Amino acid sequence: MGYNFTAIEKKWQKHWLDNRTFRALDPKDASGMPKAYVLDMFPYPSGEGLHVGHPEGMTATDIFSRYLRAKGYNVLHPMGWDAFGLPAEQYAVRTNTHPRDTTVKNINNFRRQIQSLGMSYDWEREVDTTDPKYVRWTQWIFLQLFNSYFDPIDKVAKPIAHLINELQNGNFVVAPDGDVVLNPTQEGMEAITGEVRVERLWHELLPDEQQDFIHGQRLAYTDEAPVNWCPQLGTVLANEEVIDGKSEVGGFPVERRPMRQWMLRITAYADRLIEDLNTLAWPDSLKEMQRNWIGRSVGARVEFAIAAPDAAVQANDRDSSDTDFDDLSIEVFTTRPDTLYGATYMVLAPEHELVDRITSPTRRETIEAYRTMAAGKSDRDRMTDAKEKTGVFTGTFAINPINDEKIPVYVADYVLMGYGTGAIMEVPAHDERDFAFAKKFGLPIKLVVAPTKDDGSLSLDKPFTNEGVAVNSPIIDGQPTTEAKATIIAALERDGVGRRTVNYKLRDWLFSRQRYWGEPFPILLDAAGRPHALDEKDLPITLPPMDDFKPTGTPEGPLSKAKDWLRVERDGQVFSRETNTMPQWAGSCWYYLRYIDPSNVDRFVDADKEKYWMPVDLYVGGVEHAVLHLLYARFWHKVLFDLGHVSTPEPFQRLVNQGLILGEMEYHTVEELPRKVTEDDIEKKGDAYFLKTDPTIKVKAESFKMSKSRGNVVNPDSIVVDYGADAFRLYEMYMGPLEAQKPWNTRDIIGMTRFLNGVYRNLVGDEESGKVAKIDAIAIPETLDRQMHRTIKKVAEDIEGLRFNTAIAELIKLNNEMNRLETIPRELAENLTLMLAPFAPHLAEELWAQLGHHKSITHRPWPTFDAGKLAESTLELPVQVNGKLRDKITVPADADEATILATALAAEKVKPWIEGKEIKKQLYVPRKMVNLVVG
RNA sequence: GCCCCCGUGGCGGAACGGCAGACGCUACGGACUUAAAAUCCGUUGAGCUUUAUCGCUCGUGUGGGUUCGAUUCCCACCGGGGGCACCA
Repeated sequence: MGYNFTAIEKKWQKHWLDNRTFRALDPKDASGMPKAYVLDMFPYPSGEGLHVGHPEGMTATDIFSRYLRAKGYNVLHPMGWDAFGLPAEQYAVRTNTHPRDTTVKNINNFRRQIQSLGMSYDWEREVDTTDPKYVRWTQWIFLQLFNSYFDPIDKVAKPIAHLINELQNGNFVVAPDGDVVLNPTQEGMEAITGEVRVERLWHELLPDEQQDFIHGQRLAYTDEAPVNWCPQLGTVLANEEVIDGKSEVGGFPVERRPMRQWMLRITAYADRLIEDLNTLAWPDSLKEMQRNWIGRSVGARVEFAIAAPDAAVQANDRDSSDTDFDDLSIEVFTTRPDTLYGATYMVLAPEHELVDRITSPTRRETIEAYRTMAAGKSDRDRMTDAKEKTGVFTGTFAINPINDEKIPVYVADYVLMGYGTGAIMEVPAHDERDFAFAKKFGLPIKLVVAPTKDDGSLSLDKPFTNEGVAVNSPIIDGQPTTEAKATIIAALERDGVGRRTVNYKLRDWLFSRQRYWGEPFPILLDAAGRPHALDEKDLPITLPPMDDFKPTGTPEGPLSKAKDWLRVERDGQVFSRETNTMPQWAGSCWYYLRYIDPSNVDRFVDADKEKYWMPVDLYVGGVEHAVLHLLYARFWHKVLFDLGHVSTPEPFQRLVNQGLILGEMEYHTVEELPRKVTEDDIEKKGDAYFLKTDPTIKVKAESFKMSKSRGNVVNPDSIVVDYGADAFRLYEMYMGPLEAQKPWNTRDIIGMTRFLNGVYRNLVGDEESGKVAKIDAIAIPETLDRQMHRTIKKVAEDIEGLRFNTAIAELIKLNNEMNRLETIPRELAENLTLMLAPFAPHLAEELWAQLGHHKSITHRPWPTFDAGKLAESTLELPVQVNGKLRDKITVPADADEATILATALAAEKVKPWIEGKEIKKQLYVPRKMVNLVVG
């Protein structure tokens, strides 16, 4: 057996806590030390406890933090709990315990587990999102959002008081998208493009209208809109939380339902959220996911007038007097205005407000039936039915503004109300969906774009969707797509029937939930249901104690049952509290700021401390938060930045996604009744596995995501007991690149145990045999000295690049060489210990003490390498003939090219390959290799 | 369907224009042991040749290309993973 890791690990974990070893220093105490903020995505403390996936990211940041401490940095490395959320509440409902109790219990278990792994967190900064002292500031930030609006010219959030003041001065216009523009200037007007209309003057509005208008400008506002309602969870969900029409949590069906809900105006930040990605050291794939989610597309809005109904139709239409078609038009969004001449019909979403008004009486029944059918379909069904296009004719025609052609208007459910204008022009010749629809309903197909290269051909058999050259389009004929777009938009703008627009897939963030276990809104509703912000000094608004916090299944949520809590009197007026709560994401949107100053009672974070620590230098977490937490947090941060509460435009400078750790590899036969087999039963032939006993039976190897139902979950506690925290940490880092998905294999841990035991044996001795290691202040043998300096260089580089697997390999190699020594040079022993410390901190502390030091290894400086000692005095160079390795030559490191080539030509094993042949070329790549080209 | 990433020994992986397979696991051999486990030392891509050494051939999913030289760069295909998905 090796050293007693259990005793050693316990001892040092206690030492670190007792001595506050990993305390991050406040800026005033840091005396000019460079800072580093190294952050993990804080976990949701579930009842299941830690999973082997958690320690992966945590070990990575821990190694990085410990390395930086050794490099003299003041390191902030905190941990906390994202403890609001559905699972705690569901568990509470099931077991009839209060979520507070289970949360406390789970947090304690998580903390114990994390501490047993020797993570160097500053536990004095622990943060819990459900703590009223924390909730207070989450609510405070919400008030910042509520009390702000977005200025479309400066593209920043500003206090709503400023807006109200300017509105009263009457100095504003309203842009087409509903944005309010204050003090409009020529420049400002151009920036928002298009026509600008002046609303009624402020003083002409009724007080209620004024209030509603201001409310509609806030960054946090309520809106009655179709939302994602999940009956099983009893709450609404954000778009980001709905996957394939099912809830991300639990996988329950989600339906669309109109409800009054709190929204956050994240769409105002769409452009900045895209642009600032360029300043971040994040994985490209993740940036791409955010860009796709925001879904910016540039195009045009075009207005199609409704054609007056034929006189004959009108005569039969008793209701036609209700409809004044002169004023009606359908506005569409298109990314291909250059295809306008090819628009042969239009389609409205079933929910489009114009459908009722323009449907001709003879078509009314059919349209109503279709709308009812579409409304009854869940999003899920609508997507499943995506392949088969359905739709109905409204009986009405519109006028194509570019050529005055009369084109029919349809209603179809594949047009989404939530994107663009909820109406589209259809160009079947140049769009897949339009083409499918036109084919089905026998609508005309008109070619207006011709291919320029060999990337397609003009035909009526399939749509040509690439860019090309405009044809059959009088004012743009012959123009390439890009130019044609510009020309058309200019023409539309001139005629006042269209304009250039940017459209986004991103929707405003639905921010309220009908649940108990979340932050209450700091909002009172008056008798008319209008929201009023509570004062900062009233915070926090805590959850009322309740025995029955089951979801009500209504938009009011469980808090509506707390009658006493609900009713508030202010200045003689009776208000009702907002009964919705905030989603789980609220707490995680700013926790990284609270770590900086966790016990501040005057501010959410002290300004000087914030300035010192931000931004986060390294953030490690799973990719599952790509369009959730990471987008939401960036948005909140930008609002706080605009309002002057934080100093950086982005929160997380460098971000790394650790790869998923899968369950152990499983093998099963490929036959009618597949059965599980073990690794020993199989052999590989070619590139497939077969059964040893029956080589005709194929075997498939797979590793799956760890799950309780599969029974392949690995519990970190048992690994720590069996192998120790150091071996566990080392194994997780050694499995492969941090970002890669990789299968767990308990069998492999033994390699790390052997390594650690070997180091202990070399530096301390073998406790079993009683053999004591000999450490002496002797010179390091030359080759080993060179290897040591190289290791110092390589390990540092690898840690900085988060390549922990190769760093560990170097340490193993160095130790393997030391196995051969009778006496270990002290310098070598100490350097190995220092380099091992970030990876296996418990053992390193123990070795450091055994080497005679009395202080923790934590802040001992990282060893330095001597560049002069890296290079060998002689070089071993491979010699290739025609690119094939034939021999190796040894030359002095400073030999010149001529000498080297001569040596290469004379090399014993090279001779037969060049004999009697003409040497056409001699290549020498300095310090790398020689290649001789013969004919 | 579109976008992104990845295919290297029995396994995890390394190298990412210049000696393919570092390092670890497994397996095999040896030492220790009465024995086994543990531990330590050695061998371990496939094949040919050889008593052995030496030596040679093949080899990074498949097929092409660029290059003196390709696992690495380019093109096409096959396979795996992830994201988006009626987004106009």
